[in-house]
Amino acid sequence: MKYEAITIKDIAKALGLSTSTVSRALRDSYEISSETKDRVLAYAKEMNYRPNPIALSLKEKRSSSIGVLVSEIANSFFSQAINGIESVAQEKGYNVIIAQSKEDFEREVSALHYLASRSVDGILISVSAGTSDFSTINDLYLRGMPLVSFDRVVDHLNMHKVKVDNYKGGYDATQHLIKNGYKKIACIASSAYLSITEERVAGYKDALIEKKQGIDETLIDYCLHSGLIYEEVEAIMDKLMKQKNKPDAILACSDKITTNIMRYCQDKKIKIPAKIALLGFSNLDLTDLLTPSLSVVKQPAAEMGRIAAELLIKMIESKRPTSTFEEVILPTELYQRASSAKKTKP
Amino acid sequence: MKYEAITIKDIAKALGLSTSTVSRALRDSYEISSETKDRVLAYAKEMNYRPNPIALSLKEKRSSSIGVLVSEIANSFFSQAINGIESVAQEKGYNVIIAQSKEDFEREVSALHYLASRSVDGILISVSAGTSDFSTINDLYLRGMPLVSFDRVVDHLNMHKVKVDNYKGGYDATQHLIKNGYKKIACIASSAYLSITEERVAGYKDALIEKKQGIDETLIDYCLHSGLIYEEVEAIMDKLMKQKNKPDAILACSDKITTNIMRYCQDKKIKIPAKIALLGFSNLDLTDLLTPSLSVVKQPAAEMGRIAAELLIKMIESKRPTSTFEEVILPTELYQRASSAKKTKP
DNA sequence: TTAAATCCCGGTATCGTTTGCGTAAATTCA
DNA sequence: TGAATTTACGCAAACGATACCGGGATTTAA
Repeated sequence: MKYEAITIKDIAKALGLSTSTVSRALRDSYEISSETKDRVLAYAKEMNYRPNPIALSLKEKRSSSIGVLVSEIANSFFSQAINGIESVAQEKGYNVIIAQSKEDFEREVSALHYLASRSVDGILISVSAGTSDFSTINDLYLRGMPLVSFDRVVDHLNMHKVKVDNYKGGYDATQHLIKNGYKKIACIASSAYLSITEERVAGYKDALIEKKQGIDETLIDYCLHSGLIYEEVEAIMDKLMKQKNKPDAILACSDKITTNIMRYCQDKKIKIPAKIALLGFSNLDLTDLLTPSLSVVKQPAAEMGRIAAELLIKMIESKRPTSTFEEVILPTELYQRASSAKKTKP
Repeated sequence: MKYEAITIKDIAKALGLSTSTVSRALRDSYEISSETKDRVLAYAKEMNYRPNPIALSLKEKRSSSIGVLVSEIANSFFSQAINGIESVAQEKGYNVIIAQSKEDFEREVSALHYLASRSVDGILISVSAGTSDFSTINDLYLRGMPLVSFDRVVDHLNMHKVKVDNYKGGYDATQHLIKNGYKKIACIASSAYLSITEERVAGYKDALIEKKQGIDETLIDYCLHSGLIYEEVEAIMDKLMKQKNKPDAILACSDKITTNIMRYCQDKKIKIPAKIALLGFSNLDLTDLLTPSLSVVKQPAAEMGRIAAELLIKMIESKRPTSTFEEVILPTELYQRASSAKKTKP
């Protein structure tokens, strides 16, 4: 069964006019008499006429839709970001087409090809944790596809970037842990390929150096799947808790890593923060209800989505190729809660 | 700047052929010599030719995209459902276009018009909590738009429906609370307009009746916005905690209601389950990490999304109008945790 | 040798819309 | 009154791809 809409041709036939006249009447052209306009408009309204967007797309060579590539929709950060993207897109008359990479490089490449072949007018990208080769993205860029990367941006490519101040996020979080008396702070970050990882870890290191605490590389670890898989977090935690220089606090650099560490500690009956403190990047909105209430670095996800979508649409609608690229950096918010409370004397 | 793809015309010109020949060669028609086919295929591959989906859509009168209308993307249940929908759609070559109603009737109507005007081939609907008038949906149905409703289904309209056994979910949850010694079980449900509300409340009532516990209507309340707004939950809780027949347990019938009750109890320092037990419908995946760990009724969200998408695509691709409509009912899962632990003697 | 069959390919209409161009009819100006 | 202008509309091409129809060239059968 098919949903058949009324066309300009139907209106023309019904009113004994040509399609061009109807088209111009609908667009309120000066070439059409007001009498004819009224007839056309009235009939169009009665029949609930809507221009066929596909025919328009073919003619105008634009689809009025934007693609969004994220690693996982069912992730609080990304669903909040998509929320922001969708609101801007709707407002400006664009569709939002979603694709997920599941933190996998091959899926990311095929998703990008998919989006490009579906002729979206532009793409919002947050690269997967498994991506170290950016040639597909670069190809799209070279062929003129408007691109904006957000959150997990692509550092060495020319494009608009929307992200948070990851360095400061990592720095502030670490400083907070130091201030609360923790001496051996571990850092479990996402894939080392990601820009956010590098920046967050740099902030962590600088905070330690500034407070004259040495950096112990055995306290730093990376998750190739950004914590999406429990086992990778488990393995790292096992290693950390067994090693000589056992940490008394952990900075977790992604949503999934944070919650998987909590799950690990619950399983192993490791008390937070008595045995080990925890502070993580997370956008879940009930971290305050966890046991213990979780200290987090939160990102303005919806805001990032909105800004990224606005930049992309501006780029799409610009007459000339974009030459200067913006890098929007939003602040993170640090929520100090029980999981990183002042260290009690052992 | 625009992304310009190669067309069949470009290939024809480059190879000195007509567009029809190229088209047929690409589709491996028997009418084309294998020599010509090879030339065309080789050149197409070299130039990375992809058929323009918009031109195809115009010709075939189908867009290969499906619309999804949910109340809120940034909600664990819906993001999980979209996850399932997206995986099926991708596999079958369809786009997923997302729209949100934010539990608002007017936004739902405009989102439906939006999706229809963007010429999607079909729509997956989970109606908003504010919807009591289904005429827009019915209009779409009458005009032949393939529709499938999921989770919050539209009971009296003819369409495929995918949902969980809400009655049993409510019944089992209530029975569990009774078994654990609770005598005055309140029920805070979503908007009374929703099918899920009616069914869950019916299960709740029947469990009470079966155990010879009377039904006190002052213990049953509804949230017009499905708990999306904290204040509506707060008002109901204030009322419940002050009234004569004060509940010793609560059955919360939506994700947001559940977490907002937890937040309320934390704010007011009401101990769960000592002062009041809590059991809620929720799809968050860290309810086990909350304090206390939260007893929940969980829905197979991704599975529902997958099944709904499959039904919709089957409907779209069917030659003749669908006459018999399926109602798929999936089981809920009850997780018994600390928030509904056995009642301690007061 | 001629008619029929087969093989390959091109021309053209079509989907729905916009737009440049052409042109009758109506109007204005000299 | 005749010419110039304006008004108001239709024709046809274009966007990219497909498919029906038709036809020239070669091969096969009679």
